[in-house]
Amino acid sequence: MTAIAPRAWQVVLDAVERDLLDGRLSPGDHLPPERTLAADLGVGRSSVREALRVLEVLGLIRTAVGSGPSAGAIIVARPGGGMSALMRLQVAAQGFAVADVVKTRLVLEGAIAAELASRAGVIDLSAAEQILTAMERQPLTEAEFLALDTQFHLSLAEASGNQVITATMAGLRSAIEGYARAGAAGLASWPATSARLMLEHRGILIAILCGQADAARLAVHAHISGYYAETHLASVSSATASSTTR
Amino acid sequence: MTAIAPRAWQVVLDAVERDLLDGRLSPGDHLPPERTLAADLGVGRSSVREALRVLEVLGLIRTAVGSGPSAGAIIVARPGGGMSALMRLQVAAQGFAVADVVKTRLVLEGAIAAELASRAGVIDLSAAEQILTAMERQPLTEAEFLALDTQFHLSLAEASGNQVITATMAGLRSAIEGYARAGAAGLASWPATSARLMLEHRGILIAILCGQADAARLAVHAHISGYYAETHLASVSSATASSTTR
DNA sequence: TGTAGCCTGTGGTCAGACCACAGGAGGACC
DNA sequence: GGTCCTCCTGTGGTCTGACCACAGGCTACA
Repeated sequence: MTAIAPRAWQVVLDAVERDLLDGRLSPGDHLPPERTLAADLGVGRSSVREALRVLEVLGLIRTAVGSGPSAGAIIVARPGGGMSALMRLQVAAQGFAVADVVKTRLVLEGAIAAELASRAGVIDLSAAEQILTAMERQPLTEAEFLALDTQFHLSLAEASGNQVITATMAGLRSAIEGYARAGAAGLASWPATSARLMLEHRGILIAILCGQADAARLAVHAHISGYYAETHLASVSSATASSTTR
Repeated sequence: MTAIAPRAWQVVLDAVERDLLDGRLSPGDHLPPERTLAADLGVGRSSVREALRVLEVLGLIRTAVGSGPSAGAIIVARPGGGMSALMRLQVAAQGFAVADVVKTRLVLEGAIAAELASRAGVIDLSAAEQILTAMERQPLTEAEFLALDTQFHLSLAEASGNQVITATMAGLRSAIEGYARAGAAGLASWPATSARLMLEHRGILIAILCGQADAARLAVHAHISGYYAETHLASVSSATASSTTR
């Protein structure tokens, strides 16, 4: 059935995927040179390059020119970039609604906070702690604050050790980064809002450290939905991930 | 900073993204022909094709040869395919652990079930209902069952109306589809397991229809983690999304 | 023995060519 | 005058060949 019209670049993609699944390729390995790959698979070099471009954007490989061990296409399996590109473009193309992106953030980040709280004591949260301290050290511009804010949220996901959620969160975040930035510019008082956000960050961290899973989830929920409500980007009235509140 | 080495295909990708954000391109619109795009942006046609390939895999466009209104590259914004490819390849390249994929399914599907329950009565669940009926009509092979099982879970996500979660779920699902299939083959008694799974499906649907958010979440949690535990694919002991059970 | 230059292999890019395909326009036939 | 057929055009799909920039290793020279 797939033999009717196997697109040439698909052949390459499938071959790489099969090599990965069969263990012939692992993270850190080099892919064969483009010209070799083309000859081996019986396709043109252009088609190989199209497939490699996809793999690169998806975060599976990184390419480098020159010679030596660091040159060529190398398997890296770094999902963050691909997830970000995918989500960003889907939001741009209206395949994803901003409100849905925010809702999904609520679900994922709420779950992360709850899980971290339930494992309080055995999780290292010093990275998140340091980011908060850095945020509170001096007044920050909107851009600087949002950058550190992103780092804080991501550090929580990373602490959980769940690569899938971490990458997905990073993608969601970057997809609506432009909207968050635009929203910050229209706030009545940025110093007031940023001060509140920092307090909420502390509250989230404390709830996690004290093992209060539900409190942590609610704090994250309020933190995220509050910001988007204040900036009029999305009114997230959904009961998603907060059905346990009553 | 980006002026140091703007990769030619990146130029194309950025141009398309900007056109989307600025409203010059919308779903249903045609992209300019490859040759025109290449001339306009001052890059070679190969580079344009690399960018278009990325957009195609990411689910943003679909391409068709020939002439007429249906030919050419058209904005479609269908995130499912891109999410599936990304997750599948990341799992293959060991960027995503299977256990993390399953955990993320628990979080997302649990949240979906809870939300649907909290909106019971105003949500149309006839699609899910019909799928369950179809599953119960006659004995099914593993492959047939798993296909309908996928449809059931997806129909719940679609009922929620959240495109982001729906696409993410679809991607997660397809990423571990191979493992689920392999697991089914190793079960002691497939008829017994499938019967149990169908009962659990009914339980989930009933909990949702009755507006029992927590019960629905727990039922989904047990349903998914139970299957993967039984097939020894992943022991999901995480408290994620179930911290409210105490 | 050390160093400077070349050499080779790699990805990055472009230009051109050809093909398959689908739709439309025009003419030929009834 | 209407209908059918054929050719023409524009599109993506693919391949080939060429050239460039780059980085590392190798060799020849001092």
